[in-house]
Amino acid sequence: MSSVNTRQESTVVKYDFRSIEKRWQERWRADDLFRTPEDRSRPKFYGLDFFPYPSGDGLSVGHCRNYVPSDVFCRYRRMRGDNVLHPMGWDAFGLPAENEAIRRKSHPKKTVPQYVANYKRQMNLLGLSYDWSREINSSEPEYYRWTQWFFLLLYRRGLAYRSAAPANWCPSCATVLANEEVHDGACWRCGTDIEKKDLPQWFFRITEYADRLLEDLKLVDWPESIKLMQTNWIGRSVGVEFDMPIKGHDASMRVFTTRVDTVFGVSFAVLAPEHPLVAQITTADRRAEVEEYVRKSRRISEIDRMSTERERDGCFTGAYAINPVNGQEVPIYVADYVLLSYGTGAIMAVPAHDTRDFDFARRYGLPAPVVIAPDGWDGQPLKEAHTGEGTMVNSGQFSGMRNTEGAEAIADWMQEQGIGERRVNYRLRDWLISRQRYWGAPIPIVHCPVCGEVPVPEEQLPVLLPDVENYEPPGDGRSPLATIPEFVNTSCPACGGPAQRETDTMGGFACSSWYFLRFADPHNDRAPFDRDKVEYWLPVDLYVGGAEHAVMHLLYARFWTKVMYDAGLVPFVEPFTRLKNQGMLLAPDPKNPGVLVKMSKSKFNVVTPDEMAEKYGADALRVYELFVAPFEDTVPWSEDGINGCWRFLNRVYRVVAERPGSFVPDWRSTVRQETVSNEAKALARKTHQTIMKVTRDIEDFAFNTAVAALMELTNQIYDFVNAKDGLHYPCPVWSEAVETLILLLAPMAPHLADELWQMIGREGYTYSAPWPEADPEVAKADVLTIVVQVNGKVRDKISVDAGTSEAELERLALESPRVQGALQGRPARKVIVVPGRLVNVVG
RNA sequence: GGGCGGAUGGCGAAACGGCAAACGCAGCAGACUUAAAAUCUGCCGGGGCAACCCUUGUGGGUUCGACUCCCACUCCGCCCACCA
Repeated sequence: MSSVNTRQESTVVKYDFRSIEKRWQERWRADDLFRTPEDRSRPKFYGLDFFPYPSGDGLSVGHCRNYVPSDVFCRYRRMRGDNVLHPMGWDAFGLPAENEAIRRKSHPKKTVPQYVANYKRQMNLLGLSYDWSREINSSEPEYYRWTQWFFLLLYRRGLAYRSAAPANWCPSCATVLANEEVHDGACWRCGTDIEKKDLPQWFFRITEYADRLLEDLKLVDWPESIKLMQTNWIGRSVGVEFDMPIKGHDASMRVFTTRVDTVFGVSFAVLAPEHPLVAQITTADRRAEVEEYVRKSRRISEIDRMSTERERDGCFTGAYAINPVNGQEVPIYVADYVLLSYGTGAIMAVPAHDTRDFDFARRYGLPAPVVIAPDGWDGQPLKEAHTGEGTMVNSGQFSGMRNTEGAEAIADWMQEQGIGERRVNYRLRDWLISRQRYWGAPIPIVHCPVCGEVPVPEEQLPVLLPDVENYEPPGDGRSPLATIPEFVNTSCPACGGPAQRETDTMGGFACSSWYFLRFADPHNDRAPFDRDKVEYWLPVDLYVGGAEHAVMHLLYARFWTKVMYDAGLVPFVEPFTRLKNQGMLLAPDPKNPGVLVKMSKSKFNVVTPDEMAEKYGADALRVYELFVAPFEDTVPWSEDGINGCWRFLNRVYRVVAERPGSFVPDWRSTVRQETVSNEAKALARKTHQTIMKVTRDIEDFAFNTAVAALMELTNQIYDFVNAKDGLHYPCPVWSEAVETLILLLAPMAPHLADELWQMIGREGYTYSAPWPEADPEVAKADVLTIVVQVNGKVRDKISVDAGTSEAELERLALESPRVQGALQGRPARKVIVVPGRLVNVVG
């Protein structure tokens, strides 16, 4: 009977998410609900998303995979009583924004504000709880003034310098790039192959911090894979550096090796093609060939040069080097498998014990004397390089030692003899920061013919980016700013004479290396931030974004933070305490049917949050983003899935909305007395178990199982309602379950939660309501199902009261007819009892 | 070439070393509908009439007990890659 009524009501009670979501978003905004509290009596929580570069394509549902979970976490912490800082801003300076404006034949000054407005609209549509009063934009003078200020800080501390070196040049973007921005020999933005170009460039001396950047990874709670990528990128290696005198010259070539144990096996030496010694030592008869080789290796693209498929080639210089440990003369080659930028740009080559040297030696018929005998070596020449351990042979007084000890002994001996010294090398290079592009913060330096390089005084900041119509790069290695005389010509801050401004701008990664600090004090016009505010809010407690920034932004930001620490500006050495990387969202590739690729505008497979919010609602989209898979997992998008989440929210809505007047506001005072019925007891138990489960899961970023737990609770509320409807309303246990469900759901589906919150007669917003507390006693089951196994196979299940003794459990298990049957008359040799869980009879 | 992940129903997935497949999607059957949608109920890894047997990429090991731990292999994904 009552079910018929319910069904009729259900056609009337409609989950009208469109009006619900619109209404609550308006109220939140009118009440300025998400403004960060200034009260310092409560613990703070700083939850931050990687700030995005606003693209004209807008957000896709793929982008929501980090914004939604971090929003859930922040809302949850707010309900736990923390002061939450959850800001958003725009990484608006830099190549991506500029390239996009060029492509659309517009100007970044016009496009950026449009795109920002669209992103903001979409974020609000999703109900993200950002405090917009702290919004920042890295392309505005109020912001980049301080980026320039930090440049000067680095400059004053000797950490910013100008130097001419072969740099990574992207011919398409017409600018140089940092090493971190070159992926597989190509530009990370446009994919064009990188060329080497000699230009005077500005660098940040990040190498000076290599050891600390490596060491302090111990202090942060980050995914191991990201820490490892940074470790590899920094690439610390310990070895020995020594000079090899060059026969017939006053000069010597300095080499670095991590395998000093093989030093007696050197049969040739190699210089990088760009090495300055090449021109000096090449003999007359070899000159033409060597010059041709050097030219050729300079022409070859980075991508080809790095390929390991390519056969290693080189060219003999005609000169010989002397191995200082045994006086042996070895030929010196030029080869592009040796890089000028690493170590000393020159190596000793030991073909028997290095695969690259082995290949090279074979090609040019060079000897490969064995000095580390593999275990069980037959004395014959090796068929491939032996790079593992072994016993040292043909190594003077070190012969007979294990190579691992020999390495130490030789290093000691070389130091004593003054031949060489221990040395640590890093693969990390200094960070190339200048860009020959318009859309960035101008580097605040003036070049004066009298005083030289002069920093712009702080009080003259910002050095404003000139407002011009044509900003496209000239492509000749100069910045577009160099073509604007009004910008270039200035007076020297030191002597007042005529001088010229630096015309390069800073790469976008300078802006993003400190923005997280600015959110603590976003409108300060006297300093980048107030130290007191930064001390309260920082470091960032939770940082959420993609793994693609592992060795770019995340490394640079750590470096700047350490510089600030050294300068006494901040009291911490690591900016981001806990880091989480979301998984990608895949979608079908329209060009390859059946193939899934990353969802992106360039693949023409984007689904927007706008269309999903229109069709299913922002709450359903939020819940689906959480439910679809574990947070870190890459997963395909499916519209069927979001429909399921919509149905779930619909059920939540109806179970409350269809029972007006059933809610007992004061359920707390009576709820524990009603637990006489088994259904009521079961529902109360489930309610408290769900509080525990959802709380733990959110803390662990296991949002998918948190949603599943809420679905289970909802299902059980329906079971309860179906068993009891028409009997006992108003009902305290139902009220407890419903209020708890609303609150646990609030961080995930905040609009619906607030609607239901109001419907049950509660005041205010779920955002500021306290998080439910679990009563472990209520959550505890009083009857347990114990699994009974025989030899590890499930044979029976028995129901017992919680607290049944182990002896009793053993007795009950042995009594079971099915256990007896499985034993087939054999005696139980051993019985394992896991209290509250299982009994395993071994027989 | 090196490193790091991963592999469980038709699909996304769940499972402190202790009932494999929770939760959801898709599917099937039914109820309500003139009908459809929505909603509700039931079924939903494989085999077998059944009791029962089999099933977490492959092969081994540890354990009373292994999706889980260890070793080897296969496949997939991501990252790095001539770094001396």
